Amino acid sequence: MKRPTIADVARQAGVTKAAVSFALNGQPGVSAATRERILAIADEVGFKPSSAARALSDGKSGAFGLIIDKPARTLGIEPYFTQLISGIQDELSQRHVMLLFTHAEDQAAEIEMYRTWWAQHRVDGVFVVDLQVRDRRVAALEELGMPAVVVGTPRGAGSLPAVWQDDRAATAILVGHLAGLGHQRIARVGGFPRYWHSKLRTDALARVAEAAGIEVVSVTADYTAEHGVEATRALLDREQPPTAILYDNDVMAVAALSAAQRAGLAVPDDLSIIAWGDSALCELVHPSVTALRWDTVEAGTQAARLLNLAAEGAEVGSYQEGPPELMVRESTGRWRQNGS
Amino acid sequence: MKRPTIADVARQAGVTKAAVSFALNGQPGVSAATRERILAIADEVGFKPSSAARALSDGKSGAFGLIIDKPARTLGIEPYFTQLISGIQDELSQRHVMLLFTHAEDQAAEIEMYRTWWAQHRVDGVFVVDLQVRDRRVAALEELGMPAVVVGTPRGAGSLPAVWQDDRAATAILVGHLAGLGHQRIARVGGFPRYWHSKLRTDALARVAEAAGIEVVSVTADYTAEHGVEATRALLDREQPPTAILYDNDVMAVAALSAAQRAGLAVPDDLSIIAWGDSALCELVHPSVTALRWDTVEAGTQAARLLNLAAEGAEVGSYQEGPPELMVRESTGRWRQNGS
DNA sequence: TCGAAACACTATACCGGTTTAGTGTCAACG
DNA sequence: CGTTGACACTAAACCGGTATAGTGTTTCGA
Repeated sequence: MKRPTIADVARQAGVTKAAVSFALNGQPGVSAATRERILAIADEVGFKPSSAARALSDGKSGAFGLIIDKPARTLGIEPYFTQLISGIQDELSQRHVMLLFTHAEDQAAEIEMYRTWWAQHRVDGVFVVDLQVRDRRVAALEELGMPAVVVGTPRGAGSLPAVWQDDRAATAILVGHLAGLGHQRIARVGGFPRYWHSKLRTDALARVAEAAGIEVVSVTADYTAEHGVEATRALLDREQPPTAILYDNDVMAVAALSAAQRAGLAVPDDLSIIAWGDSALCELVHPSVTALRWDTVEAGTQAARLLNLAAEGAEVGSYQEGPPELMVRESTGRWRQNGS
Repeated sequence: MKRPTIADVARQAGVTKAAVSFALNGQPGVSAATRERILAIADEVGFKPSSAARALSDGKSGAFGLIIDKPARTLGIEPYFTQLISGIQDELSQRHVMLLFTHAEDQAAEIEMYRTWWAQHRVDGVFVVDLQVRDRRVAALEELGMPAVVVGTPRGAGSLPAVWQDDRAATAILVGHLAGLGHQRIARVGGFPRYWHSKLRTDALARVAEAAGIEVVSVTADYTAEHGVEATRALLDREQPPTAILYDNDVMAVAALSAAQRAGLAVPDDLSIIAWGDSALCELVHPSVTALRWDTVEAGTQAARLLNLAAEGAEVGSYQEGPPELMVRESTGRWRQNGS
């Protein structure tokens, strides 16, 4: 099946390509009657402008990119990215912009991909996730002059606009909940401190807990189930084990829950568990896991909105996400001082 | 930062655009010395051919598409698609082909997106998933003459090549496992029969169970946790409840496990649970869930390989996935006839 | 009634590649 | 010595849009 071009439409309408272009793009230069006739013909033959030709002509590709630098196979269970992508699509599909999605082995490969994309005019801009403390991507993007939006943290984004969360407020909600249940010694299993979001949350927890007079210890893990379990075991083996543990994602929280049960601990009677980031997973397990729910879909939508503006050359500021909601479930309970 | 074009390279090398094109694409027409000089200059200035110009010229976009017609926000926990995409990327990135990923509200919207993509030369082909018994996408794609590969079922794919599983063999593995544990009455919570993969699995189970002299009942659900729990309740309320239940995905299996525990049932002593499709989720919960593991990443890679061939105009056949592996865990056990 | 402006449209350059036809140089061969 | 052919390269057309300059007709005002 041959795909009709603008020349085909022009021939049928008895006008030139330019007239068709004017009619389709709402430009002045054609009469209302002619415009309607052209539109009808274009619709009838199913004409859609070639994205390649348009891109070549106006220099815009009509696509944005998103690269994740983890191997996607370990990423299956994390709902974060799927939700983020969903939100991005909600906004992009309205504007008929496409999303190029891929993953890279490491940051160097990711930057190389940015260079290629930009040189090839493949994308008009990119979403940057998982910003690290010593992140070379931001500088690379700034050097390229490539529109970009950072998702997840306000720090380290340089001149790039960001969509970010208020970790301090969120932490206050969590600590308030646990303090209200009588917990005095809590722990956190976070991501590696090389990630800005991990570092910021660690700092926030330290501050908030200190203000509340609560003892806190933070350890790090790599977001996988195995690491989560291992970190938990180490925490519980301490002389003064925590009575509640906060996990930086749902997978570690659920894995730790399972491990605690196997070890004969009752949740929440012996140990309270809480997850930063909600998902169906938290609801599914028994007992269900108390979690902080962020509107990740909305974050994606806002990121897409910002990137659209940035790609159009506008000066854009950052966007702060709305506060999270604490989904109180069965895994957090009152601390009863049976033991010590 | 200006992005160098082929004309810039040509000027620096003191040759024409054509010579540069020949040199870069390994075509004859330039001497070895000139070729080397051109390549060096191109490399030095960081020249990458504009994908738009190339697409316009040779009619190939250098991208494939994948549309999922479920809202992505309900899809976060399912590892299937992330793994599939991972496998696809493994193959595509080697060939410098991009993946356009999006979701559509329904099949009509999906078909409309295909039409648009094809008319716009956005993609050179698409991956089709979740084939339905009365699926209009296959006919639409055939009519468009758009290269496509169906993932998941050999039936209903029409003239399109497919990557598919041997449901019969897989079912035999499952039934063999359960029969070996003494189960005589098993149930299956499958997807809706309008999906080919659901229908085929239902048929396969009926046949295999009959041959093994085992009683079987299949009910349908929508793959969500809620439906899985509901279907389970209905099955257990029967006069002759099944002693083992097979779920069509991990989410339903895990949700049912949780629900059974809440209802005071012991797994696997009172009920065995098994999932079609493995994931970290199955390992994380307590007791861990026995599951059939498919190499979904490999399926994605093979699908990408087929689509590459199809897009180049080759006649391609289908590819049958390797057999699955049964991951025997804690949720299946010997049936003890305490009750009846 | 004439000139100017507004309008509707055409002709054409242009984006950055690929590809085909064409040109000039040189070596080989009868 | 003249023809042929291979070689290395140039010139230009082409892909399918958008944008700009230009042209012919109508309308309006003085």
